[in-house]
Amino acid sequence: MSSAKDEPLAVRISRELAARIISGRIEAGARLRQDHIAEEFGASHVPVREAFRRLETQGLVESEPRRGVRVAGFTPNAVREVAEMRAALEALALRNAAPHLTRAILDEAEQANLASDRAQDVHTWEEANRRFHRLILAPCGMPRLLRAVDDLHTASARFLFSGWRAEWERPTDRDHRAILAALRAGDAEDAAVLLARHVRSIDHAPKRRVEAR
Amino acid sequence: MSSAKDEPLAVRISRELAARIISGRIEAGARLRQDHIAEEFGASHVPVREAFRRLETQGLVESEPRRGVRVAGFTPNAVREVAEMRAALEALALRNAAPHLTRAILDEAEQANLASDRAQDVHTWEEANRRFHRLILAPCGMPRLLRAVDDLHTASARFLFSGWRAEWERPTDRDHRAILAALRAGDAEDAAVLLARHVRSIDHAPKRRVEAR
DNA sequence: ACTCTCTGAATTATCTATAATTTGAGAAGG
DNA sequence: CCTTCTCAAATTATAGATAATTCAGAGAGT
Repeated sequence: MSSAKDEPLAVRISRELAARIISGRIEAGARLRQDHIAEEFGASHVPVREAFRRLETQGLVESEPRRGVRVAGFTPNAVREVAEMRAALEALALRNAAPHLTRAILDEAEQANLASDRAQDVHTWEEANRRFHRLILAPCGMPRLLRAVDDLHTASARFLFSGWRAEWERPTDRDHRAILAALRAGDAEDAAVLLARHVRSIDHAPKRRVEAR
Repeated sequence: MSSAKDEPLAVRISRELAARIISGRIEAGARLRQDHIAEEFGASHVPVREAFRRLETQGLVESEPRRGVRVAGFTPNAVREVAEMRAALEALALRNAAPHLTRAILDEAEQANLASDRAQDVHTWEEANRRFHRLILAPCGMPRLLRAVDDLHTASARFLFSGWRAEWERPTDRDHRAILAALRAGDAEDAAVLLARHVRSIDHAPKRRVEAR
């Protein structure tokens, strides 16, 4: 009754596995063997198999024809790739969402922004951050685009969690405020450019950390 | 041995179904019943199920939890959505591919362009067109981005085939030539902007046809 | 007389259990 | 020391069982 709402079993399994991969509990390059996972979840391997396909589309695992699936590794290039794709697609979404943004939505986004300021750990910060982005992009009325952005967000979250684990400094949310200000002023184009730059900057952050070693 | 290379059965089934959906042999909104398809392919329903998941990620079918899958319908909005996403992502890919484009690649792209000029039917034209786009985008070195672009291309092809069926006028390839010229001149940014506009114009074409009624 | 609802059968998706094909590694022989 | 054959483990596919949903028809109420 708690988590067993009514979703297909494959969806629940993929969710759980995604959470583990994102949180780093399963490390990159590790092999996922369907028999073991099936046994652990008390299920058979067919739902596990479907969960694998789902994870594959999210870019969390890579599957080779007769050799099973392994957790996708993330090179610095892959991190940059996800950041660039997010920048391009989120800017597009915001341009289309801007005309439909009501004041109520913007207020709610500001609430999410405040919540991310209050966040004490990475996980709750990421949740609030994601809520902010979803709120201002959802009214674009482009479901396929929103799905793609969502998948990229989960990939981003994985990089985020792996980057800052123990020592974690709260990222700048000045960008979010500037975006909100532009949207309130009706400058959709400015907001889109700001958003794109903001998303790309997520890529730069881990780089700085690497340089600081 | 002929078509049974060594791919998983699910891949072959998904390919065949995708071809049917794209070519319009299965119309939008039609229900895909796994038992029937399994029987037709002489297989069981589990590979069919995996094929469905694959098609779902390509945006060709939509799946509801306990109610099966149906071929995704395409409203004018969906067409525009795919065009905009393609424009954004292909421009991004081209910006990153431009530094790695050799003269040999550009020559090959020009060959593809000439092939599309010689095309007599929509299908071969689409194939050449796709080859052109792939050639100039592939060197970007961003595999995830290329996968996304590829999925969007298949969606585009579906719209294309449904739009012009009988009467078909060869679209303008002047855009392609302009893009090649900009790339040869080293103007990556110009080329990216041209490409984005070109991709978006694919959306406008069917609209014109509707207006002409 | 018509419509709305409830019940039951048929159809369909989902899952479990089982068999077959393939890959990879280790040992034995040249 | 390298090659090859054999055995074990894991993925892929098949068949069967289970649960849920939809459609149709009958009965009651307006």
